[in-house]
Amino acid sequence: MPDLINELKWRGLFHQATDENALREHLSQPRRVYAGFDPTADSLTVGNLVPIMLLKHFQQAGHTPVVVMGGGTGLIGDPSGKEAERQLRTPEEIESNIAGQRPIFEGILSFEGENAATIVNNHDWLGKLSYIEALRDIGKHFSVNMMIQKESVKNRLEGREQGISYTEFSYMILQAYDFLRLYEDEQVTVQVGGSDQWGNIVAGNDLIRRTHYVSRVALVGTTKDGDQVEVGEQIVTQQVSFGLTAPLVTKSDGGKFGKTESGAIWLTADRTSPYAFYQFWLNASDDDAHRYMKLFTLLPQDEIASIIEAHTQNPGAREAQRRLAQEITKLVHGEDGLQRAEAATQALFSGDVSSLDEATLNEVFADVASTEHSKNELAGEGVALVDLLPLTSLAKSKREAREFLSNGGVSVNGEKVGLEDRLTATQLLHNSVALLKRGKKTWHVTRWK
RNA sequence: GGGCGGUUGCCGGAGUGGUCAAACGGGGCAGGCUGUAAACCUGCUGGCUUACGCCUUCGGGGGUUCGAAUCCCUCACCGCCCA
Repeated sequence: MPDLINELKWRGLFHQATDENALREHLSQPRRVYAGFDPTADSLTVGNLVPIMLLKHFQQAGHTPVVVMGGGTGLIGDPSGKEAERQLRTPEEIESNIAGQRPIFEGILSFEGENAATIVNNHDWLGKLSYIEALRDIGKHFSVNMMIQKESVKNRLEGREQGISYTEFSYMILQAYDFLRLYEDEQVTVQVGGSDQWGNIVAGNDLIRRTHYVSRVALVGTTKDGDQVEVGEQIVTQQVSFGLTAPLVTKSDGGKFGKTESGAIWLTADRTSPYAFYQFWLNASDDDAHRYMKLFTLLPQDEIASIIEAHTQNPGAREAQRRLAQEITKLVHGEDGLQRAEAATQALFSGDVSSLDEATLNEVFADVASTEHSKNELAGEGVALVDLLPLTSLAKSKREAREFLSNGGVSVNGEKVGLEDRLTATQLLHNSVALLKRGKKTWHVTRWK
């Protein structure tokens, strides 16, 4: 078995671990490892890809991933990394969010074979936990002194801008209990997550240590006569659970990873189309592309090295971005999704949209903003583009439309148009569609009936 | 409850009676260069208008004035200080 920890380090997926050497030893045999996911939305974003990749690498190394959906903890709300108290979500919301996230894991992890992944919901045990029981069995192992030292809690206590409710303050205890339950019931011994989860992970680790494997070892001394006598005792705890975190993913320009002007990049097609997803990675800067290949693809080290080498030789070819986009899109959206994304990219950037057949055209532009119009308007001279543009998503006003047109920033069906141009019936593709583009990348479909 | 200060365009922030659609910066958009990049350069960034120009905006409402983002009254909200 190759050394997983070294692999993770090389990839930039290793931030810190509890007792690294012991963990390395521990992982020489197949183990069960978990990561938790918050059902705050009905999908996950590229930021969540990090813990998923961790699970994926563990699985490839022969370990068994366990995905924990926070059906219970989601009802409470993790204060980590949050400046303000969270809005509580209803059980129904949580339930449907879990349903929305599930397919993401099913697509990326393997659910077959010896070390098939499993998905569990922590509501299964947290929901049954009684308050008295929780306070006696779990709470007793936590010191408030320690809890208020925790980063996420401390900020909220010291800031005074925003307090923290007892509910969120208790969150750590619930996640710690998760680890204990999984440890006892599912033989899970390792928890992984992003670096923001370190506090919660360590809390779980502590809880397991305090409730397990405490043994007494005699300290033996030798008298001057050479006799061995017991001189004292030591309580020895044998740590058998571990935590490992990945660093926060950053962008080389200092911006926030995974966010674009148009919002977050999601992992499901209903929120971010495979095309937009593919484009997100394709537009990575050179440095980022190199790092992302290590972080988010499963390509082996030597292959990544040679891609980086080729890309450095000839950065204009953007080999790294292309492979990056291909690999991740395939991982998240499957072979199908990748093909759709590449077909759309080809059509949209060659500019030659007029040659597309109707089915492909509909496919490619399925996710693009569109408006419907009456074909009557196109009769005779047709409609002036200055008047049409404000009706679409491309221009907010006629004045703006005029500006774009006179700048040469607008094209119809791939042809540049100017201020005086009009749209007539003869220009429609397949007798029903005109594709407008503003700038380099912004498209709008007008459908005429 | 009292005192003081504030609320301006997407954001920050000037502007204290006409010369204000409102400086400057950021962001955004378009064009150029390029690698669907970065950096850089140019233009635009309330609406209508080919244009002259017109209309609507400076927390809400009311007033003073020939004329108000600017003065007065009032309401709302925010900040700081005192109780």
